[in-house]
Amino acid sequence: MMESQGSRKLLVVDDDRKLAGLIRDYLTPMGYEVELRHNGPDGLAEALAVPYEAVILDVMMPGMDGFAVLRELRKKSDVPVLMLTALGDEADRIVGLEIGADDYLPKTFSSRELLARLRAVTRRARNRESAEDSPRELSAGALRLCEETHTAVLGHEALDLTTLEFAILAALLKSKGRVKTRERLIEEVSERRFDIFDRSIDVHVSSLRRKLGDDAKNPRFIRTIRGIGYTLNEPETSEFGKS
Amino acid sequence: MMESQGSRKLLVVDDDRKLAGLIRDYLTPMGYEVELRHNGPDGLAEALAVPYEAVILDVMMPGMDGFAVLRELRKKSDVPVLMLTALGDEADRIVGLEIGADDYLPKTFSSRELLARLRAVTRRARNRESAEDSPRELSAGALRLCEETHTAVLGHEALDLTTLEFAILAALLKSKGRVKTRERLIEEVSERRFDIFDRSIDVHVSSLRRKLGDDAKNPRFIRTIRGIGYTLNEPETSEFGKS
DNA sequence: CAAAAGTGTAAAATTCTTGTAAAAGCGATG
DNA sequence: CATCGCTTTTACAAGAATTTTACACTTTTG
Repeated sequence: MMESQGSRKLLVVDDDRKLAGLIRDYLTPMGYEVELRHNGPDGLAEALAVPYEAVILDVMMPGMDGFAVLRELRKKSDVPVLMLTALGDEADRIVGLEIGADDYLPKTFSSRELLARLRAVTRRARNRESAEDSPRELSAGALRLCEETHTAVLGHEALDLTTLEFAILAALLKSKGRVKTRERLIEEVSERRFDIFDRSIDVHVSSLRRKLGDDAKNPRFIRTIRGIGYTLNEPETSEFGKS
Repeated sequence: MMESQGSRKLLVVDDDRKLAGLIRDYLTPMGYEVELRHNGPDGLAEALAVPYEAVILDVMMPGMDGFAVLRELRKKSDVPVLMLTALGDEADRIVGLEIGADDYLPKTFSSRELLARLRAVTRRARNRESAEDSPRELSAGALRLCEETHTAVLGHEALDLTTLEFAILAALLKSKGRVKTRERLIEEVSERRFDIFDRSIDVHVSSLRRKLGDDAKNPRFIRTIRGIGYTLNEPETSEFGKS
């Protein structure tokens, strides 16, 4: 619910067009872009050609079955793979996990289960990738944020920030010095809501500044770039180029 | 090469006396003390009677086969077990791993392979032990959990927690300070149950808080991170940055 | 310099989230 | 198959966070 990704592209490989369509119908409104393939070779080619966030792969397919696809796929790619298996077919599941599937999904899945497993799989994949460089410490001067603990500290005082305030501050800290447009901030911060006025960002920045003891006119932290957006500089450095 | 153990005792259970003898002949000069048994019941009894470093167990045996032995053995013992299977019999191998074998060994093994797998298996077992029963004390302030005994104590009172309440509390304690999303908690707490609403976590947390004498508004233990999930801090520390 | 456009912020309006009681569901057990 | 304890769902009030609105103020522009 809190995750913010750009692509969100999924590939479903299943010869059962009805089921594949069903999956797409459910996931599209959830913000996924779902591509379908209806046989092993096509699915494999597509999975190798395009960087998908995850692949949902049916085990039982005529010709090249899911295991064969997975085996080939794994020679080249680490994309998360969810296997579709008949309910309760434990053997399938085990073989699948053995050759590198990330999870399995019974064919009688509920929409909620599908979504949850998908999220779990992609989250694990992300952690796998950025296992080490994630505990990155976000800081600027006396201000320090930790995403893991969701803590913000200014000097020795803990700051009591709302979810969005925290997210905005984190986004600014992550690209310290560079300017973020309001649009960009909205995108990064609140997943999928292009339906809100840019101005609401201003309001959040405003209260953020209040909590930071910051002054819009003469900012220690968040500086307004008129006509563009906001930026955050390392405090000492930013005193430099004053008007 | 680096290993230094006192015992180094192995048990080989195989009705094929020639093969069993071969194994012993190879492993004895490598510093192992190898005991042989030639049928299921004898092997099982021996494995339960003496603390071996590992057991090599043939699948195909008249009477009580290897799987049956393993199943019984696993009720009492965590000794590392290497199954001897016909070459390429993936099904056997999977079933074996399912019921708790640590690895399998094709009957056409090379001496080097035998030794390598044996070492791998015993090393894993050692790690497993030190990782698991490293008596990791789960505690925060006056609250203490012990997973082994499934006990929760607050101050001098024992707490009567349900399975899930206990699991949630343990999960929070295990990553003290870090935020856990509801999704994450569901995953950690009820393995492979992706089909429940986030909100049921809230309900468990609610009753957990009641039992802990905790207050959602001003928590001593479980703190809500709005929009994200829950977290548990060391009590003293958490009193710090209150608004 | 006046108009236009951009920004800061308080306060109102709206939407979301959470806590919790109570109902419903689900397994185990006798 | 009735019962019991646990888990999940439901429902809703209370409260918090977010968005919108409104307006003062500032900067840019012609």
